[in-house]
This record gives sequence, C-alpha cells and structure tokens, in this order.
Amino acid sequence: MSLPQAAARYLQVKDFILERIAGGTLRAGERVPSENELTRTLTVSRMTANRALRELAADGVLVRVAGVGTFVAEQRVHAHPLEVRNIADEIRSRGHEYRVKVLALESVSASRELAERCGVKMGAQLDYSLLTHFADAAPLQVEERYVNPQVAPGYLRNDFSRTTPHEFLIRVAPLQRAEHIVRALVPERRIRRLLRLEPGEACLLIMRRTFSHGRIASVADLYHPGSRYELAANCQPR
Amino acid sequence: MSLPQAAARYLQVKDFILERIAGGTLRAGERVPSENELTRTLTVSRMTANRALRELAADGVLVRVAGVGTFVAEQRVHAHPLEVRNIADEIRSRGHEYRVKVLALESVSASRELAERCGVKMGAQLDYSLLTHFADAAPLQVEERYVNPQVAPGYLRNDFSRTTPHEFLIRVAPLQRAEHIVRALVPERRIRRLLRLEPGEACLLIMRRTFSHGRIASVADLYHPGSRYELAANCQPR
DNA sequence: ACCCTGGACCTGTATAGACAACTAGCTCCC
DNA sequence: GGGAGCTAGTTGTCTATACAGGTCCAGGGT
Repeated sequence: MSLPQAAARYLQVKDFILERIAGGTLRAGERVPSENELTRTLTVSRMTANRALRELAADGVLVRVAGVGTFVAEQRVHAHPLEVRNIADEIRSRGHEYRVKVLALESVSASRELAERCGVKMGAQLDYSLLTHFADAAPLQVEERYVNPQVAPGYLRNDFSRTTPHEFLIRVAPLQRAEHIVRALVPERRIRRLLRLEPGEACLLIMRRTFSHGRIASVADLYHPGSRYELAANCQPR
Repeated sequence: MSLPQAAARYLQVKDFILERIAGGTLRAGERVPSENELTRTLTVSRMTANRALRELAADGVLVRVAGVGTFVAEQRVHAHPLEVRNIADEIRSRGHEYRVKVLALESVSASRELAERCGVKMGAQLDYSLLTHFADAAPLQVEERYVNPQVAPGYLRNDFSRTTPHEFLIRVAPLQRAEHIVRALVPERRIRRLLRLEPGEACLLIMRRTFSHGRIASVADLYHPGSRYELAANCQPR
C-alpha cells in the first residue's frame, strides 16, 4: 500500500523537454532552456538538469555545444536492416490511402504477465493503445501496444491521425534496439473481426519490443491479415 | 600548446571496468566492484563511480540491481537480423534430436513462374528437393527448394542426413545476400499433412532466395507449424 | 579599422554529503 | 525450528558547491 512513487526529478525534466518536442513547442534546431534556466524554472539542482540534458543528448534527442547551449537535434532517419517500417509510409508508398482508427487509448495497470514482458513492476501504469491501420478501406494492421510512460512520456496525448505510434516513439524515445518475434496463427475472435479475416485465414503476428535508454520503451503486438500482408527482409552478410 | 588533456575520471573508471572485462578478469555474470569500492580503490567520488557504472549499464555492458550489486551482463547474441539459421543447429541447440526425411530429390524443368523466381530461362534444369526436418518426433520445417546447378553444382549428390541444404550451399556457393519474405497462411493439404498441423492451425512460411556470384543460387519455401515455431530477430541500429 | 580583453553565460566535470529503497544475511525471540 | 526484525551494504537519487574551459559580445584601447 504505497502512494504511486513520484518519478525521479531528472526524469521529470526529461519529460518536460520531450513533451515540448512532441507537442511542437520545441522544434528541431531550436534552443532548449539552459541548465541554469531549468534550475530556476523547475527548481531542481543544476546537476539534475545536467543529467536530464546529458541523457537526452546521449540518446540523440538533443545536441549540446559547450559554451553555447543545448539544441533539439535534427530529425534523423532510422533506417536499419529489418526495421519494421512505419506502417503509414508502407501503405502510402504502395499507393493506398492511409487511415487509422483508435479503438482504445488509456492508462492501464500492468498484470503480472504484462509487467514481465514490459520490464516493469506489477501494477505499474502503462499507456495502452489499440489501433487499426487501414490501407484504403481494408484493415492491414491491428496494433496493440503498451508504452512505458517512464521511458516515453506523453504517449496518450499523441494525435495518432497525424503521428503513428512508431513515429512518436522514435522522436520521444530514440530507438536503441528492437526485438522481434514473428508468429503465424489463427487469432482470437476479437482480432479476426478487426482484421476482417476470412474464416480460416491466417494472421501474421509480429511481437515487437523496442528499447530506449536501456529500458523497454514499448511492447507491441502487430497483427496482419495473412492474405494481404507479408514481411520482407534482406540480409547482407558481413 | 597544451598537455594531452587527461581523460575525464568517469571515463577512466569506465575503462578500468571495460579492460577487466576484455581481459577476462571479469566474466559474464560476475560482480564488479561496488561504487564504494571504486571510491576507495580509485580515489574518485561516489558520484563519479556512479556515473561510470550507470553509463555502462545503459550500454548493456553491466546489469545493476538495487540493493545487490552490479554485474557483467550476459553476452548478447548477435544473431544477424532475420538470419534464418541452420535448422539442424537450431533444433539441436534447443535440446532436441534432429532428423531429416528426404521426400523428393530430383532434377526438374523450370515452369514459367518458377523460372522467373529463380532468374533462369523457362525450361532450364533445376535441382529440386523436398525435405521435412524433425525435432524429436515432430516436424518443424518442410523445406521445398530449387537450386540452380549452374551456381551451386552437385546438390543432388548431397547426403542430407549429414549436411543440411543450408550447409551445403554455404560451402559450395558462398552466400552473398539473402532475401526473405515472411507470410502467414493456412497451407495446402500436402504441407498440412507433412507438418501434421491441427485443423485450422496456421503456418509460417519463409520464402528465401540466396544469392551467390551475383546470381540466384537457390530458392526455398520453408513451412513451419504456427504453434511450434517462431522467428526471432534483433536489431541493433548503428 | 582592428585587436583584444573582460564579463556573462554556457557546458563539462568533480566532490561531499544526504536520504531513500532494496536485499541478503544475521540475530533474537517465541 | 521458525518467523520477525534488525543491520550492513548496495544502488538510486538529489543537492550545493566548485572549478575548468568554450563561446559570444560589447567596449575600450591601439
């Protein structure tokens, strides 16, 4: 029986910055408040502000120049092999119209199983979303996602019609590593209906965990209709 | 005209740890000196030691457990993204007995469709094999493969009980590049029976093309039972 | 017109001290 | 014998303070 532990102050500072970037108040190239300004406005010590800015810089979110200031980094493209690409781009690049439907968007308390998968304690709050991505009129992906707000804050306030979860996460919690497990299955009824699967149609499930700041930023189950989706991957051995 | 700037002390501490890991003094799972120990032995402040260990943990080199200590992280497997590993090794490494059954092994004439997929002219001769790979008694992969004898000769004479197609091809036609397409489906009856699928069970299909000497060496369809097989892939962006 | 020097402000680093939360092991008491 | 509670050690965080070095600009001297 304990009060929800207040987030560490350096995390609050990071959130302060990340929210302003995600919300558009701070744009690429712009100057973010200096350590001393943060010390005054957020009443934290300079070392705490320093840690926040330093970690954001290490993650590539900010760029720091000694003697000058700290700036929002230019957006960098994260195209690495087997990156499951942004579903919106993927759909648009094939000449279809992209549309997303938000079926759920809320904060949930982690069950034991979920907590283990997300690397948090049981009962911790996680941001949850359930989306369907459409190519023209046909559903192409059901995305069920849990986001750790400690790592990627502000997820629930994202406007998914403009920014896909993928895009949001890349911006807010720079991708360090991703883990994929791919399975084929005939899914439960809920997913079948959302994907409008034919009876007996299979489904490609990609279970994805993304890491940022050395922690799990997000856990996603991506369901795709077997008849209309395939995953391509190229390997260049070295 | 300045003396070579001494490295920051937290960097010296990081090096101290990294050198001991590289040199074998510290092995995976072993405990590294605590912050207080480093404070004493290296005469740095605890915050400096803390920063060094914290950053190494963020990089995945160390694992820290509050109240317990700091440990060298277990070696991360650096599997090539979506490299489909040798199925025999994969089965054996999970503690199962590997067995293969050769269902067909012959030379065939390429149909129009097949010729296109294999990058040869219609009617060209291709080596064909149909194998089932077993883990203990259960089929884990049905492998249907076409090999271009111009690129990888001698395929039909291979002893598959000793050398998997994968191993053979790697030896005969050095792998230059691989192309994968992954699909989920409920397969045709022939595959269902070979994989002993439950009614309505899905199947993970990996369609693989390997390139050698700039040409397509082999085209393979790898069918896996959805309930007993999953594909793992990790991405380390750089 | 040019230089150059100070000061203001910034990041980068280092330290000492403090408190919290957690863990493992020990002791003590029942 | 076993459970409760204490304790030492560990990580995690926060603060106040200090100094070094980089950058930029304004103002003054040449």
